[in-house]
Amino acid sequence: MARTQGSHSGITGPRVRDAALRLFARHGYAAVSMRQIAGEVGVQAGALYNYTPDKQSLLFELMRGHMEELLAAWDGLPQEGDAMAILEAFTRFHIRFHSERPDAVFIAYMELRNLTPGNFATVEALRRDYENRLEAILSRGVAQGVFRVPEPKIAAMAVIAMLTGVNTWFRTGGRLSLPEVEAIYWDMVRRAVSA
Amino acid sequence: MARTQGSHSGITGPRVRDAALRLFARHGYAAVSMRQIAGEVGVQAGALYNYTPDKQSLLFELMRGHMEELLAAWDGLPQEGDAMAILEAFTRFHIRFHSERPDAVFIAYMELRNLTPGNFATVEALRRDYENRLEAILSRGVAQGVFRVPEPKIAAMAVIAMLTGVNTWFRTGGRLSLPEVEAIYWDMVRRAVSA
DNA sequence: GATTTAACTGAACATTCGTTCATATCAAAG
DNA sequence: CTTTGATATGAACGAATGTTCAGTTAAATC
Repeated sequence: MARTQGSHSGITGPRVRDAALRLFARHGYAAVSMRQIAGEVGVQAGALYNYTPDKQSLLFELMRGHMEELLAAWDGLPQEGDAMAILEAFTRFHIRFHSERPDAVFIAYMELRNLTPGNFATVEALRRDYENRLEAILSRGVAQGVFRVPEPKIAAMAVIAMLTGVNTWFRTGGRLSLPEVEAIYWDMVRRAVSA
Repeated sequence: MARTQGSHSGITGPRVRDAALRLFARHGYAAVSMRQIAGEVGVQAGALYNYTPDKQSLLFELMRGHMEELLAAWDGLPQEGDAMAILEAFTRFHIRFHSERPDAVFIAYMELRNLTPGNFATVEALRRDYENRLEAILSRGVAQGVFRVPEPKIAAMAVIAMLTGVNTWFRTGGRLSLPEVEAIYWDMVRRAVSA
């Protein structure tokens, strides 16, 4: 029995990626089998290979796609005002973007070691790109006298770590709304780097 | 052929834990086989079961041991001065303690999902204990008028995330010494929460 | 209605997995 | 020297792994 109902082209592909994303985030790449992913999609394991050449590519494409979305989303925002205004925009953007895709964020941070060396280098370069965006903002602010940080690179790492940490506890529908969380974190970021 | 040279009691056990720690950190719990661990120790896989009832216990004991060491080390420090002084001590302690055991820290953060529910609850409770230590410091500082943070619990999570992030980039022998890193981070933490 | 083709099945492949256990070896105790 | 007990081997277990592929089905095309 094959193709049990209707044409699935263009619909099974996304479903495979969705299932892989959720399962990888929940149990980890190495702990998830192709048969589990297939089971979530409602298909046999062999059918997955119509949508990915192998398991490694499935992971890599999820991570690469996430990082490229992240960069494109930030680069797509208008950057108006001084360094302070842009840093606030970055802070709020980072929290919002990451809180909307907890599974992809989780995978992008936790599964780096399960990438082949070549794939790792690609994803790592994208991550560095993103970190450099923030570092540039901080450096510009220092030059303008708006910020005072001794090491912009380190401050960038510190801010990103702090903001990404929101994902470990924030749940939509909890006590605090996302705008409230943004305000609290922006207050801390601003005070931490202000001149 | 068995016990090929001398008595190994009391020495193989730690070597098993050391190998498991390094391998779990490098490749992830699910991606490491008992045979790999045994190979690192220079022993056959079956021999590991003289030192752990199973693979899961090996992971759990590593994580529990790390968290209990962390709590004991902090609780063992003298807490003198006002909330500001204690927060500085906490900041420097956290950076130093974590930078000294990158593998254990990595595992404690990344392998939570590979614990059985019961083991997870135990480790999670220890983590919450640690977070509560910092939250108490912040709350005390707010009461004393030294700090100004709207949500001590969230501020505690933010500070811990920021400080633990040091492990992602810091390497001994790099451009910055550990005391320099401590100073940079303490400066950011202080400004982020000061009244 | 016949033909084509994308989509999927189900079985099979060689490996590897965690774990168990009968057996062998060596250090220490008597 | 003999006995004992801890320590390790090496083979074996059933189960699960990623991946391949010939064959089957049903939708789309003519």
